Amino acid sequence: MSTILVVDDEPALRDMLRLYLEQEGFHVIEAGDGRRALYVARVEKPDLIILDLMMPEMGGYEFLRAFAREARTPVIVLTAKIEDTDKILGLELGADDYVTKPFNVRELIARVRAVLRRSQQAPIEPDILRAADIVLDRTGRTVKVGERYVDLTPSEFAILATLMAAPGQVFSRLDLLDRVSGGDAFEGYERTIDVHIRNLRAKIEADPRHPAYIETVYGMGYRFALPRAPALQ
Amino acid sequence: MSTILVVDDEPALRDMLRLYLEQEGFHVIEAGDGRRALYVARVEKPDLIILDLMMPEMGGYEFLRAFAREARTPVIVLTAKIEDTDKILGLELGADDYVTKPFNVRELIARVRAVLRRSQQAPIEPDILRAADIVLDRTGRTVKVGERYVDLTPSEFAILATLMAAPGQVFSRLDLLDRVSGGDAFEGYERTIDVHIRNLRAKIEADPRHPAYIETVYGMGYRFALPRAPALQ
DNA sequence: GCACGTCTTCAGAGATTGTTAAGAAGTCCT
DNA sequence: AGGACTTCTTAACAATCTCTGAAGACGTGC
Repeated sequence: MSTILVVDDEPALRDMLRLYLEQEGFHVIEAGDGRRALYVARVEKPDLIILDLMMPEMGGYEFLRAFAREARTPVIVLTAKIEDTDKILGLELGADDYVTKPFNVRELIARVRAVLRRSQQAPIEPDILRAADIVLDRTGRTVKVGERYVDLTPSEFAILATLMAAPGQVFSRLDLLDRVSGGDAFEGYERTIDVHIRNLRAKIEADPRHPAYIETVYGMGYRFALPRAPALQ
Repeated sequence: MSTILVVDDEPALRDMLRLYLEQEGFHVIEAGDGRRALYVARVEKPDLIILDLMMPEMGGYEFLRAFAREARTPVIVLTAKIEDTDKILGLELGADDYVTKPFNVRELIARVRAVLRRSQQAPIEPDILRAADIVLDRTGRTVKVGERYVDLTPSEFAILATLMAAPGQVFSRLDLLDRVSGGDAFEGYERTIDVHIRNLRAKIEADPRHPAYIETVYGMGYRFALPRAPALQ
């Protein structure tokens, strides 16, 4: 169950929000000004903050400035007008969403859910292959070798992804050619694969002369090297 | 087909609304007071409620307070006075829209459609997207790059919002075309996206020749750049 | 050493993306 | 409705990137 901190100087509005939010299953805590909000937020660590920008005493701006930095708590800002300055400052100060008064409670609750959903879920579900110290992300189309990113051409990417999907398994040039040409049965020269492998090695191997990742299997094809026990020399 | 519950103590007005609404293809059910409305609404689960606030017996306010929270049914309020429209709309009640008596039936029906459309739409998403030093506000339809605001056309805005919603993920031209044309299956020319990307880069990139935000992924599409370790050339 | 497979190199061919411009389509205002 | 204005689309061309194929060098297994 999520805890929501409502910061507003009008008790009536806080009560109203508490009513609706608790009905929706949230745990609600309140604060009447920015100073108190700072204290409550630090102690109770809410999952989300609904903050009125227009408050006497320590206002919403000051609170945002003081608090937004120290925690990653998402903030939904309530703003009285569509005044640009409000919005701008809200944006600059790190609000995650905003609602203008008078607002529709239904909409506010929908936004609360949306912001919580977003802040609680992992960014994206990446499609990632790992082998040795190479990380290949099909979704983002990136390849990371150790700590550095390398740019691959579409063919190189397709070959590496194929090999990494089954480390240790040998793929013939024809297999790889299929993947590269997108399954078109159309046959090119198998030698073309050699060139791609070469270029690929040049990009990912520390010493292309003695490949650590992409091994040649004489007469068979290529395979991604399996991790193996250190050889005794 | 949507079911609409009309709550009013005047039978004549209910009949009139039924006539018009059924003409428009809606299924209409009625209730003469708040108590009966509660019962009918719980049993029949209408898609929308048209509620007169001025009723004897259990009035509109009580009904709203009792019901609005238990279901997510959108409510359009009929009110005689123009007075506290703010309260009706937002703060104290959870109404989604209101119409003042005497009202134009055509206008009421238009609002019914609008509210239904809104409530049946996809869930609300947070409106503020941040990535790198760009802040995009869907509601305000503003885009801020660093400290300066830039004006984007609708297509450019849609493309940037799509890319920023999932930084690092590659979107094909077809993906982007979908977003731009509002999901119309109509396929335009994919190269149109190229032109939009070009114009977008001209507006947001410091050096459009070497884009820092919108990267081209050869053979795949475009993506919003993820902050990443410096690549070795 | 021989035969065969693999690696390297490189220059077109081919494909993809960037740029530009002009007409079409849509908006807004009077 | 007409006109001014913005935005979108289309097309042609330019720029860039990638792939392919060939040929010789090199390495491997017998």
